[in-house]
Amino acid sequence: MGIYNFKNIEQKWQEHWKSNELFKVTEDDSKQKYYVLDMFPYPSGAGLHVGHPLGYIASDIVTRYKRLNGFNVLHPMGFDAFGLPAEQYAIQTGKHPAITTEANIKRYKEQLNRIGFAFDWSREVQTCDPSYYKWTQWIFSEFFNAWYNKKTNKAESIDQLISIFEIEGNVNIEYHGDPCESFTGEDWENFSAQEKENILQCYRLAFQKETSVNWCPELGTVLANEEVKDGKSERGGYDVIQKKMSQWYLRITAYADRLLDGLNKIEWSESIKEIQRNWIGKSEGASLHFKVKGSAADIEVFTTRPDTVFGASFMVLAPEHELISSISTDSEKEAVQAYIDRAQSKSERERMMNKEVSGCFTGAYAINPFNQKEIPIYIAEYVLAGYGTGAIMAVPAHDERDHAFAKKYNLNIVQVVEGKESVNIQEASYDAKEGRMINSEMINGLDVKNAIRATIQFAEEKGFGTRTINYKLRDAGFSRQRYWGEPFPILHKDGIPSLVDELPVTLPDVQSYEPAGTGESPLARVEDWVNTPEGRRETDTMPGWAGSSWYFLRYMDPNNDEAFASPEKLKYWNQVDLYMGGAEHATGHLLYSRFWTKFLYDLGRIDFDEPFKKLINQGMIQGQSRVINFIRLSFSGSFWGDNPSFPDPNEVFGRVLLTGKLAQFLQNASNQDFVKLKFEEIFLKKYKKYKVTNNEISGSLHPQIPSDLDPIEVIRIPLEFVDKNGSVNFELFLKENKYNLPENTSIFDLSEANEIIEYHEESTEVHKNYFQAGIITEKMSKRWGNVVNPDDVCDEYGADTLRLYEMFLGPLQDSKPWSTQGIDGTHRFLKKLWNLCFDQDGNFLITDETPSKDSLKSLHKTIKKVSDDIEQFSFNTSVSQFMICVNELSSQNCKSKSIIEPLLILLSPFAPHISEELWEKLGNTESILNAQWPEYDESQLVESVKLYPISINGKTRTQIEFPLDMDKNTISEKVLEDEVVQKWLEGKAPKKIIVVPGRIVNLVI
RNA sequence: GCGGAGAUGGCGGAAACGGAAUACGCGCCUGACUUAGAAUCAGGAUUUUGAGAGUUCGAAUCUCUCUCUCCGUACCA
Repeated sequence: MGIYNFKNIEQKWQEHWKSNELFKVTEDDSKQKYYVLDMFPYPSGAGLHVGHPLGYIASDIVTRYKRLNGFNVLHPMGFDAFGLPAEQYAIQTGKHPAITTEANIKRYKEQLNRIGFAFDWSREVQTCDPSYYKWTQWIFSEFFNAWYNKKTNKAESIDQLISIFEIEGNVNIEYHGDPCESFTGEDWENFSAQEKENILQCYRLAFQKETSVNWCPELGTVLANEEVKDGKSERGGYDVIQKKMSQWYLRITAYADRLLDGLNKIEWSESIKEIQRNWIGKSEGASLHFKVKGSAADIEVFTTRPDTVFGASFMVLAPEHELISSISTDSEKEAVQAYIDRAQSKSERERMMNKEVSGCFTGAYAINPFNQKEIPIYIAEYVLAGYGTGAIMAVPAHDERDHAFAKKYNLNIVQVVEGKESVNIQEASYDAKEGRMINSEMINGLDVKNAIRATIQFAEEKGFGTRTINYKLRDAGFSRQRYWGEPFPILHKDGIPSLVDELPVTLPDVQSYEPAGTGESPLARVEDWVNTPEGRRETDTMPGWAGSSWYFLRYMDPNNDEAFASPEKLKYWNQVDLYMGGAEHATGHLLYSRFWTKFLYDLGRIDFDEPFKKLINQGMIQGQSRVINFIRLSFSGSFWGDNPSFPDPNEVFGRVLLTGKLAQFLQNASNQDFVKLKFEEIFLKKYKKYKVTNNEISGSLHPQIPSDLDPIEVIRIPLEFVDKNGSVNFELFLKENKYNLPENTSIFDLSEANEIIEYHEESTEVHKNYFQAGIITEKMSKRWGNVVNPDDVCDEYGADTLRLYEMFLGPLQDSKPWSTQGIDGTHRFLKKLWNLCFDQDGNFLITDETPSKDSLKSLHKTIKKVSDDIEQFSFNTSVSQFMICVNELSSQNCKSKSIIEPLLILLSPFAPHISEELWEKLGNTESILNAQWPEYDESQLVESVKLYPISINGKTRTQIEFPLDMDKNTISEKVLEDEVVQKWLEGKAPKKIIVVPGRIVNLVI
């Protein structure tokens, strides 16, 4: 037992924790609750890599810390188990996604348990389990049965809405939804069932809408945006076209303002909040109506700058705009149609990538309602149908895009805002948000802010415009034409969708996972499932984010069959106090969860309207790939003559050796010599170092390849050729020469770029090919062969080392590359701790001896630092503090139980296994999990004296010890008497003496 | 373009409040133990905080200007 046998220890305690159910929590009103949650993992076939546990380790530390501080901590784990990869795999192999998913989950759990996480597995949930998705379907049903009342500003029951319709129709209803003609109570009674449902679809929070989707005829399926690349399917590269299909939507736009406001009351990183704000994209402005000359048509535009309306010299409609065909003149019709056809054949992506200015005149003219001026109407791709009204008034003088368009089509550019400096408006637009109005009739002279106000007021009085708020946020598409997802609890009969009463609607088995070829999901082919006496089942399934939008609620009461969770448990566990996860879900999961939470709050099901009180985004752990960069370098330069031109050091790397004539000359040259000056100025200045020996001057150029010098080719070296210290076995790699490198290729490391370039001729020309070893940091992925498996780290060093090391790497929130190089240090620390407690023969050394004052100081310093650090999620500095403490205790030869015991409690959240083992050795029979966090005693740290640094003009020159309670004047006097100080003063009196008690003394002379 | 974060030794990174810059770890060098390696122990070196200015007795920290890097997002009117 002399050595630290982490394997036995870790296995022993993992079994102990499991068999004694030590991680199981129940609601307990006598204790304060704390809810720690990790983002829901999708169990991929690749298993975990070392980047995944980073957040889990951090949240586990907080869990154990809070528990030691007396909190009742909920720390569950489960799986977001519906998803595309399992389905793709099923299509290829015919294997049921449920089977692969189950196998992957098993693997994940094994990997997680090896790291010793304190998860309460009894609360595990899986989104693909019918007992779980029953409630996902139930929540969808609630959305279907709800509408958004703008008067009360919350979601309400659709039944109540119907009873209002029955009495007074919809005239007094203010709602958020699709536009709907007004009707009376009598009208409502006379509507057919179909008509009634059509109206209700405008109100429901879950509704169907015909929209265009990315349809791939070759694959016979609808594709998600991220599956489409440059207008082709990512898989197969087939053409993707836009096809109109009926899709389900959730009316998230009703919550836009509340989603925006709610950001102010949650502790999330500013960057994530900002991303959500931008995504919601609230902008205030005006909608203005322009009449079309010689037509009854009226075009509504949205603008945030109504003040610039007098500078509007043309109008642009999106190619999809519905009025185009009715206003285009006969002479332009053909060209307009051609332009529209061209625009529609492009994918959304192509349109975004193509920045070229293009457009087409419709032949029609709009009338500016402010001054009755006629302005031409164009159509152009740069105006998006989906934003605002799909039409803009173009103000080329003050909008860059409008300016570019005006230039291309030779349209008028009229300046209406004047800034401080004069600008040439014909050259470039002046997109200023401040300034004074000119050329603008009644608003001339006003500043922008007041001009906006005045313009809107004027428009409202005359009835051709209103103040309007616009959002970028769109309603959330909720349909997927897939098999492996939650079925909708919906039946269609006579074109009317209705809810299924009995939940869950379970996923049937299918013969084939291939899409049905009609654009519908594989479910459409299961005739006996689809066709029921009550109607035809909805065959779409829900998107991946459905199950993950509410899973944190299910953990509170995972086996409840009566409700998604009981009101009592929802009340007890409440919000998630700490949510740990990656930043990549900023606009997906994190926004949808907030939306669902607000909805359930409106229904009175929960009494909080934000799901995650505090959010910490752990950084990504990247992989390091060793590579060979194939580079071609050429440069030339001449060193002699009247006009020497040195090669730009930025273009060269390697080591430069100057020999012969030039070196000799440079050494002998006087300092004023032109060549020498030039040489030093251009060349050597940019070297890190250079030295002159004998007849040589050598210097290292850039230790790195200049960033603008792209390698012609990058070859990745598999990890098997890289040892623990990161050195690459190039010989072996080259021997296996799978990459057809030229014979006799030599490869050099970045650190020793040893290609020597000699300059000794009058001029030098170099054209060389290099094979240079390098490291690139990139995402860990199977594809790059740079994945590090935590199992391997556990095998070699143990879980406690892995946990400590991941925390020690750097601040939690930062991204950092994984490197095996530092891991020995943390492992060594655990061994040092072990050796503090055991001698070489395995005798336990800890006794009841009274601790020294120094040891008490080391302990209490650690209590303070670690407690503070955990509160601030600064785990890397806690690990440092543990190292410092153990180093100090070792040199103090501390064997005192009263020091080691509390230290183990502090360490147990970080390295739980070794802490439990030593804790038991100290004679404790109950798990360290149930111990109490030690209290920091400030009196142990109080010093009576302080070694003051004495600085003169800001630079430390000596140190003198003074009692801490000594007053400023006495310190000043004593300092002046000091020998070293006297020497610096040279007999003069200092101008000023600054004494900061307990810190520093500074003399100004 | 817009938004966010950041720049400290050879490397990862420490430094509430402005008060001894580089704690802790890795790597490197020297020495001890050892047949040798591994392990362990003792000792050592490097840099002046991206650049420039300002405030201050004193700036990594505060203010301004600039440069660069990473991340997110983008024809949003």
